[in-house]
Amino acid sequence: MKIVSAEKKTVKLQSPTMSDVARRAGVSTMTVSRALKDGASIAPDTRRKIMKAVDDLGYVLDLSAGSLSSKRTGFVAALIPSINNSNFADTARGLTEALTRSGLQLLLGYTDYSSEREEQLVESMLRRRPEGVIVTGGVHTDRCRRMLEQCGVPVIETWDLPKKPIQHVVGFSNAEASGKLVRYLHGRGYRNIAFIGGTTNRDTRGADRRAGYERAVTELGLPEPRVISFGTPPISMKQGGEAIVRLVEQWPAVDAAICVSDLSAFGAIMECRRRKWDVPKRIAIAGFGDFEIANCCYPSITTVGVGCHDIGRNAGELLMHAIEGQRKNKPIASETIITDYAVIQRESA
Amino acid sequence: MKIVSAEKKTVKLQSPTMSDVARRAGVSTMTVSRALKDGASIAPDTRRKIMKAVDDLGYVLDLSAGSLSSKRTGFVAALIPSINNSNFADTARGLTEALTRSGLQLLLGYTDYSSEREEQLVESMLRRRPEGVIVTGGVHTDRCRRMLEQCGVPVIETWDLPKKPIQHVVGFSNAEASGKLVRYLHGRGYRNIAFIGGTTNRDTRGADRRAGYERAVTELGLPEPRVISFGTPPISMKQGGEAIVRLVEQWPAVDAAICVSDLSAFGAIMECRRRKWDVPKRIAIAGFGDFEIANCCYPSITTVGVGCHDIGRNAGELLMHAIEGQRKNKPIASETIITDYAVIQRESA
DNA sequence: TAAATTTGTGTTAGCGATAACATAAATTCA
DNA sequence: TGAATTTATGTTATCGCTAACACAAATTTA
Repeated sequence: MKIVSAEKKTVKLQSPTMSDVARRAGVSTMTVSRALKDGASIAPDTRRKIMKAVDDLGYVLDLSAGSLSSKRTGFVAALIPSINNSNFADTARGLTEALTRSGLQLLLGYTDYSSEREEQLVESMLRRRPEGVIVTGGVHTDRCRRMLEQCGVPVIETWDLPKKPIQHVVGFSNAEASGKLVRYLHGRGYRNIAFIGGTTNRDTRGADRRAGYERAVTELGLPEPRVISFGTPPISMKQGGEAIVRLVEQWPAVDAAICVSDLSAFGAIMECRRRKWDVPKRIAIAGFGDFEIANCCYPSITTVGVGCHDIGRNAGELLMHAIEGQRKNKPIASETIITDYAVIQRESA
Repeated sequence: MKIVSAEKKTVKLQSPTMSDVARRAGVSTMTVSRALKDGASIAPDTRRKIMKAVDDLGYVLDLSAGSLSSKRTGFVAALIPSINNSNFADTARGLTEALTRSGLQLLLGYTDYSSEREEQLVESMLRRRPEGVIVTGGVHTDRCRRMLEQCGVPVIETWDLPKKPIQHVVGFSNAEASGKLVRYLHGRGYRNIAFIGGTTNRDTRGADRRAGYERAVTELGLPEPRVISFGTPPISMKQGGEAIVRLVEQWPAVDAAICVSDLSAFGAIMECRRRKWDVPKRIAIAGFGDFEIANCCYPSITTVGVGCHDIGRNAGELLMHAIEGQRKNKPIASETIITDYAVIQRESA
């Protein structure tokens, strides 16, 4: 690492305010304010003068001042477990698309799959007065839940179907989706199905998937559930590889494994190929989430597609609708949107 | 997709303000303000009373009002090309870690590799008055550059070494790193080296890598550069697979390929395995970035590790330092931190 | 023990914008 | 052509908080 320093530069001390612009353009601040947002009636000439002054001074509108007065901050807070996860990234993208259309900005935070960090983030987000909040999952600390209930703006829980929703929900049952995958594998003739996931319930959606797996295995009368738990979520690719080895050593009869996500499934598959264990002949491997990698990997990964982007888009649209209701002072009823998922058959199972 | 609506709930109309808390606790708002931030002198008893009132009312501090008065918004804007990219996600994580320590929040935006979107984002970020700005790369629209120069807060460009930096820089030369990879392959005996990248210069770092590749190939006196351009950046895994096929068909003599990132390298490798082309015997494949996948894939991917996390951490620390200087009204000199990179030898090349 | 300092709290005056109302000029209508 | 309406702008009063100053009471110092 090398560090190079340059000579000092002079630095502007104070950025110009709307008054500066107003003075320079020879109008009142109110006229400047109007000129800077569209839809207000301004004489073309005046607007031109103002724009010139704005340009000359390098003025940039100060939203924090504006929103104090207008009571509109123009942003929405969204919390996702991890940014480095294409499933949640897709959801965030869907959200952004929906919200941008109505001029709202998305303020993204990531919780690292930790409820405590979620609580902290919710608080620091609420301090900036978002016009809506979107969280991932339906499990929160008590204080976090209370804050969300009392915050006075629309709240959406996603990626899950909480038993007792805070308000709106856009998601699906991870347990059922996982059960569907078990039944799919059963239909393909696999009888000795294992599950690879995290050691804690920190990733509650992961835990739900495991629960769904266990229930389905029991319902189908298959051999008792075989669960390999590995590290704290999110389980990495590498851990998927280590887990599959342990699984095969511990229960050689296992003929199929469901991984808590495509990332661990990928790691598992790569490790199998390294060891010349044929996938799916020696052992079938399925993932969850339909990440980009699932379709590109060889063998491609059988998985559950959950419409991440749609979750985001639906949540975004619902939220916009709710925010509008809020603004007109007639809040909409709590809605639960159950999104579709489907097992995607590929080469690995 | 299924939609379920619940009965309406009553909604709070107006959230409590600091005055409400003050009244309830029998103190002035100033005392409440002090109680809610640490470091101020408050009688333990008073603080307890206030905290009780805060709790009773469900009060949450309003930062946008506070920062208007204190001139400190407590956040920093960071722009990255894509959130769904573990390289940039790592940088963001490094940033977050460094900034959190000094109580700053990170406001993340993603540009989708578009300068126009970067310009928009910079403007909407600056409207919220961040205390610092971090952008990816050194190429911006004119207006964007002007805004960054005039914004009056520290600015850091990352992931690149711009010829004419705006202010601070934390990065490395993508061209040189790419050249190093060419020389590594040359050292391993490969003589017919190709490059797989995007069709446009939209991803300027990708374009720099190609330029570095071309220069190195020429300098080494190797056969003329073979470049397969494929789609608009970011090149997906799938496109990497399609590109390698075109490459081998077009120039069968090629014995090694450098991909603009590990993601396309991965796609290429998977496609090779699908077609039973041995990697690296039939063709060696190298990536760029040292993504998680590079180490987990089979064969594992030879790549250039660029210390994404360090870029973030260094940028975060430099920014904090610069912000402190700014606050004390003695701005620090412009710094350029050149971060290390290294070719990581693995199985694929 | 008087002076100097620290601690805890209150008062006042903005921060930079916009909502709401007011008003003069320009336009449309009857 | 006078009344009704629209358009373009200005004035005033906040929005919710904190900086800066003030000051009495408690504590430390000399």
